[in-house]
Amino acid sequence: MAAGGVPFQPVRAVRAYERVAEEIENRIVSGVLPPGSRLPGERELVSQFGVGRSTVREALRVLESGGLVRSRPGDPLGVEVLGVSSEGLTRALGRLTRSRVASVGELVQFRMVLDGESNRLAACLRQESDLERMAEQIARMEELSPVGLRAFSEADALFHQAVAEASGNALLGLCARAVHEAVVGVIEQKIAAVSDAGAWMERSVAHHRRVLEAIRAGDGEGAARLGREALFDYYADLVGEGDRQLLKAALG
Amino acid sequence: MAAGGVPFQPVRAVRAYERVAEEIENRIVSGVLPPGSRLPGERELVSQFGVGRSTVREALRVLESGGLVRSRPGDPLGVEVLGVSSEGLTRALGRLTRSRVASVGELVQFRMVLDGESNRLAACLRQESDLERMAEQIARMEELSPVGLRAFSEADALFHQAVAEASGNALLGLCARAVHEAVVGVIEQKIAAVSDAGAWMERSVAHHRRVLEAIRAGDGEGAARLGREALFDYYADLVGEGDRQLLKAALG
DNA sequence: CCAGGTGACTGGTCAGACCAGTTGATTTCC
DNA sequence: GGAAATCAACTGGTCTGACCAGTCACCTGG
Repeated sequence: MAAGGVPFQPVRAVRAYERVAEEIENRIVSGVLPPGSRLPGERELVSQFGVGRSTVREALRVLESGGLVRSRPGDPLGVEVLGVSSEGLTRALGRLTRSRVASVGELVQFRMVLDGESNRLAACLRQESDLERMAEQIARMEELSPVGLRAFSEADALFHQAVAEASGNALLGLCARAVHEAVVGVIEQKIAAVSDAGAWMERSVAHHRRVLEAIRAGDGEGAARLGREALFDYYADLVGEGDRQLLKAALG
Repeated sequence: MAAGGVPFQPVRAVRAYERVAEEIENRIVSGVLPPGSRLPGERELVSQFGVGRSTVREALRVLESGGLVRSRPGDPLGVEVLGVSSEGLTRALGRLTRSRVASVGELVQFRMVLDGESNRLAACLRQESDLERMAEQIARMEELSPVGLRAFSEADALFHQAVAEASGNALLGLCARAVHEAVVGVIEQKIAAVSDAGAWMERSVAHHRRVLEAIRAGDGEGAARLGREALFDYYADLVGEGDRQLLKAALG
């Protein structure tokens, strides 16, 4: 050990735009700048931070790519704060998949794990209000069932969000959503080939009802299994043979 | 439905720097630009893409913030390609936690799920070579045990990587690593307070040995439980009371 | 009272300049 | 001849100032 105690850590050169981005990011994640609020205009930021406009712009690009802000040309109110979302996760997961570091099968398997455990935890920790929200979304799905796929998917997502909230772990839901979006981004074209949307929606409603019952009954293992099975049924035909084996292993 | 079939989707304005970033990102994730290779200098990119230098720089900032490239001033070889890594995931998870969208407890619970399922899958799909690599890392950990915390942690990480590879799902391991790094980033100061590093390392070695045995025996449930328990034991004292309840629920 | 024009903003882009750091070849000194 | 100092040609990082195309508030003429 060097004299004087712990050795010095290497210092990283910090560039001006990083400081600016960090400063703004801190205010966003700490809630000082809530979603919906506006940043000062670029030229105003320039004078506040005492840097050049390109520096400010590079910082804003970084924040924008992380999904924290959105800028629209001509908006006199300035850059809009979006707050923290699953956007960054989605982007990162999508990259991982597109680069074949992770296959579509792994993505789906990952979501099987996520949804399964989410259901399991929800079955342990559910509150009456959670169950109500889930039932509500199932009712909406049934209403929309024969047609209206887009609204149906939305209700589906809200159901899963309710489960995630009941589980007490927002991360599980957020991640599952990000994975879902990444999967959609990768096999978009194949999804369009789903033959009978009406029949699928009907089965989906039945499945969600079973999940709700398991959660209501406090049957964690059953709810987890149902969640995994539903994903397996849906995706088994959309992935390759090798990936299908992965999915089978994840069924448990 | 509008005449002519499906209705038009809203178009999103695509900015020049986005096109540039996308173009480069595609070459990286598709492997045309492998990790370690170099991008042309900024001024060269300017002439190749036919845009201004600030546009190129904004694109590079986006890629850099995603962990795909790294630039060093004065490097005559140009911007270095890093390839796809868990870096982006780490950053996104860290943001989620710092913004209190997700608590530290959720993060740890999330990792309990991840590690547990990773172990379970590894127990199902393990190969002899995987087991060897795991044993190797345990031996290294034992060697380093009383002192050398840094190298110990590295061997630890390599063990988990071996498990992740055995599980057949790189995403689980990548995500667990990202969560781990995010946790470290959030409760760094508390970790330094761990009283007796030597004793901890000893217990850690014993734990890893048990996990390896469970995986070798094909005992998925046991391996999953061990993984979750180890994290619980380590973090239970480092999180608040509310979070501790979460972690208990995740023990299963 | 309302339609349409207009001007003062916004962010997006570009060109050009300078600085500081890195590197490798060149020169200088022993 | 070989090692050390020097220098020139890069690199990326930053700043300035300019222009464009949107957007919106306001004002004016019907």
